[in-house]
Amino acid sequence: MTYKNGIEALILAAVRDEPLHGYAISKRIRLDSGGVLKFGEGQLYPALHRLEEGGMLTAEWLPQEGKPPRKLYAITEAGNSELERHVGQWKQFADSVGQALTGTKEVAHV
Amino acid sequence: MTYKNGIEALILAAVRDEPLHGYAISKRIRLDSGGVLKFGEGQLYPALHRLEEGGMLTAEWLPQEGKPPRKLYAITEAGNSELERHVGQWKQFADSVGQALTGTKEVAHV
DNA sequence: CCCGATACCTCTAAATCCGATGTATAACTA
DNA sequence: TAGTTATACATCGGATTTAGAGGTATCGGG
Repeated sequence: MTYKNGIEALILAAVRDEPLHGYAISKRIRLDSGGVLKFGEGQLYPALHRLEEGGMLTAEWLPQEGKPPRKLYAITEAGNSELERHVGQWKQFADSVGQALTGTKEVAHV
Repeated sequence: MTYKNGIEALILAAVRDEPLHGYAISKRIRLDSGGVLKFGEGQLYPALHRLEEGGMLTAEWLPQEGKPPRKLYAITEAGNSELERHVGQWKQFADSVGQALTGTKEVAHV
């Protein structure tokens, strides 16, 4: 009953407005959620590669003088649709859990 | 980043108002969530045993003529506290995910 | 007479998670 | 100056979780 593909959805949401590199994505998610949501690099990078392979993200290397190069990820058309789909699924899931936990019917309001 | 112990929380919520047996609990959750939330017996029964062992539930066998006996589970004081704790954690988690996914600040309203 | 529902339970292959490890540079600190 | 933290990429593997299959038993409907 766990919500699947949560990482993918969160990554897509993180790069929705602007391209980011992996390290920045993880920080963004951690900060945006007030520290509640966080996952290690062992989950982040494989997920990033899956999304790139699946055509949801495009990647571009940005070399930097002296510093390690960055891999900038940008969302694609397909990625945007996928994100929308994920958001819809999440809403349904969250409503169902909330309802089952509280017994109250929640109003969708996003 | 997945929400842990979701099964435990849902089970406790299912028996909050009245004692139920395992099979009824799984049906209750499935129905209450409109079919969104469901988990197999391979998850249900071990979870039930963990909750009983942990003192969150008490179990009582109800023999039935001809039919297989039922094991009625009732929530304990500790189970009620645990459920409240789970609900609080869930709210925080759901808010964080919703926020990260939509970029919008959600209002807690349960 | 077999299948689906009721009702309990265990087992295990597959998937997932998450911390550890590895490489490299810069900056701050003790 | 040696150690730690932050940046930045990535893989590996032990531990945990999941989800389906299997096992036992009764009853009712097609």
